[in-house]
Amino acid sequence: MPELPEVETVVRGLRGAAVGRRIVSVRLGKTDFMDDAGAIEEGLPGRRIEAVERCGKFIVVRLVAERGGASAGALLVHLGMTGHLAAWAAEQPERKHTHAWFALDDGREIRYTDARRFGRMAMMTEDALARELGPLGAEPLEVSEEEFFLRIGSRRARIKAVLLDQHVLRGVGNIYADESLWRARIHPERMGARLSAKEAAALRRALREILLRAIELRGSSISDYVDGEGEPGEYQRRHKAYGREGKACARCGAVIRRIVVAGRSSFFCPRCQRGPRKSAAKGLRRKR
DNA sequence: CGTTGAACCTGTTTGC
DNA sequence: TGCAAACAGGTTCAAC
Repeated sequence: MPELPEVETVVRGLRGAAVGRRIVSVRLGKTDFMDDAGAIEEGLPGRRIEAVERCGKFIVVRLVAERGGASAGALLVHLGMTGHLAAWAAEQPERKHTHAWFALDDGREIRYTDARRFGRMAMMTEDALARELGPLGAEPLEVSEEEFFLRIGSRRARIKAVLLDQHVLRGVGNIYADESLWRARIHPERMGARLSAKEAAALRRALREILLRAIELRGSSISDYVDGEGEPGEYQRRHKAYGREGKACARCGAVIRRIVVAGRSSFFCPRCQRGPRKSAAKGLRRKR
């Protein structure tokens, strides 16, 4: 479930419930997805939640010492494929695969749920946080047209792989990569560095519009997951390419196809999104 | 550098 | 109906 819009939805929900609250106690279940479970048990109780931020697909829960003192680092959370983080009333029934409970000073508790445990959770100092987040690429919603073009062209790989590379852009995953490529009419196997400035501009705009709309609709929870506020994301109904193999393209009526690019299912319209032109073999570039 | 496939773990969907 | 295979929103690592 979690790409940029889904993580943003989780962050907004958590921010409303948790900022300003003090963490009273911590209880942990399975901990194999945590860098250091002991550090979480020691580092959270008594700390106040100062802010909840998103950086790409990461969630940063900033902490301060009890009496409004100095920064006490942050809890870094990545939701992986099936992770979820939200505040619940203590009497709310528990969902399966809940692995962490953080009791707050208002009686509610933040719970982390993750069936597959591909997620990650770790206590971070400011330095560790910088080392972790520093290498990430640009935020898709903030990157300029110029920087986007440069970044897309900086890699010698297919555009689908480039979009998924968190060191180029942060936050784009398989669904929104396919959706933006469909919207911009770009084939996923085109080489990123071969896109024209005009195509790159169209892709950036498509990605931006799709992400903003998905955030408005609270993401694309494909499963029947319901968040702490009781509302499922609705964007999945808007998907034009992702998951639509064999169905008609909403734009031209051709049949949507599924191929594997960069090891991931990739859905596209073979008519709207033209394939890459096969380049001549390298050795033949210059005959003799 | 880039690509591919496997691995991590569990649940759901699809196919015979 | 039952069971097994295929597949899943992410990331990382080895091997080529």
